[in-house]
Amino acid sequence: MTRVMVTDDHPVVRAGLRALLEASGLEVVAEASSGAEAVALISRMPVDVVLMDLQMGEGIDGVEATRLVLDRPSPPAVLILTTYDTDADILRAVEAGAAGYLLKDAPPESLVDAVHRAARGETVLAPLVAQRLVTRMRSPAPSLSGRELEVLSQVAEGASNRQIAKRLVVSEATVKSHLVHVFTKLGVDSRTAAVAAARESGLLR
Amino acid sequence: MTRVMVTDDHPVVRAGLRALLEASGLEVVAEASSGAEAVALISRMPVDVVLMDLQMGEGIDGVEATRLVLDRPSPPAVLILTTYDTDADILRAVEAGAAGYLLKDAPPESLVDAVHRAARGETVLAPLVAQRLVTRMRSPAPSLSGRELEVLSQVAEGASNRQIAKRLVVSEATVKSHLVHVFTKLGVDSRTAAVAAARESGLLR
DNA sequence: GCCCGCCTACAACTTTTGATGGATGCGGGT
DNA sequence: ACCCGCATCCATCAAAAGTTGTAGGCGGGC
Repeated sequence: MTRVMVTDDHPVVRAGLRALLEASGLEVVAEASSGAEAVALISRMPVDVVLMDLQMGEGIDGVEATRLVLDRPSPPAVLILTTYDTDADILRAVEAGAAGYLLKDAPPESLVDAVHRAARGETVLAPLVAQRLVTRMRSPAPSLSGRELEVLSQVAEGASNRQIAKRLVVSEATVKSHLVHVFTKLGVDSRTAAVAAARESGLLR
Repeated sequence: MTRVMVTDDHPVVRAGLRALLEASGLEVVAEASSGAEAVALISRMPVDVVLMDLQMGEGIDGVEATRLVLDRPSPPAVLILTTYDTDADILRAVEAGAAGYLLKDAPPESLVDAVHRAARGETVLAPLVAQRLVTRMRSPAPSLSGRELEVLSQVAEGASNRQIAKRLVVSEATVKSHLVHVFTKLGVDSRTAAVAAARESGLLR
């Protein structure tokens, strides 16, 4: 019997997953409402497959939780189950070792099927997700440095260079430098175009 | 007995709602996976409360479906159940006559409670939502003219004033004029801040 | 008819942003 | 130890963007 744990901060989703999975003969042995709770539970009870939501409010995010779960001895398979296919975290999740990536609008059968496959050690990706993965491999998402991303997100919130400089405690010239690098990496030549491009490629939400 | 219909394009969510509601003695007599389906079903079966998701992929959106459902003779109460409290559609939904607005991360009890209240004809808003409603009433969403919005959305896509002027076949000076008006209405003083503010208040997708 | 909001347009001026080129320091690899 | 790449930082100058004020034509509402 495959033992499943569901991790999601929405009670409704947890109940839905439990209902769908148990209707197909799978055994939901635990529910966690946060990444932290998932990690804590996993060390105290044997589980074969973990269904993990990516966007969870407080604390550890889904990717980090995935990493922690897979860090223990004889880890379960972790299936990411999320709402968005545009998410930039797809890559991070797969890199973290997730056994699969499903969308919440998936039909119940494919959900159940995915759990079974994961339990057998297979990798399972939603078609849409797989597609995005390969397109992103072809035109790799330019990786911004920590500082660059920090600056860019402030820009996205409408801050001026002067404001950003003040907040980050650097000179305005420095902020401009970071921006120039961002522009080059994204292939644009203005701050507004930069946030548009970053949004497009999921670097910015 | 209160008869409930759940409308959501995610099977998982539908199953979750059904499970939670039925565990509390409510009767889920129908499920719809789209706004159109909800409208079609409602005319053929008596229902007391409709739980309606706002963001549904194809076709009619939640607000429109709400309007249509409430248009029939002796309509059910419509409870909006959605993921985001930032949603600009909150206002539209309430205007459309929704009996309440809940967030998907609500605890099961408050969900069940809300359905009962709605069935009794009461209005029920999640605290967070109520808060946003009043703040938005206090500072009403500034309405942009057609041209202003047109310019602003090009800005949001990263276009320069020159490019916008070319595309809209007007002079650059005109574009600047429109932008000045947008800035005043939104209470900001830069294009990036304008798109941030417009996003915040839902003027821009 | 008259007022008002919208779209259009221009000029002149200030501020912000972007371009260019160069400097420092840290960490990885050989 | 040395070099290289990269993130970080800075200054100067040119180019957009934003400010202010003004104005004609056009449509709808009173």
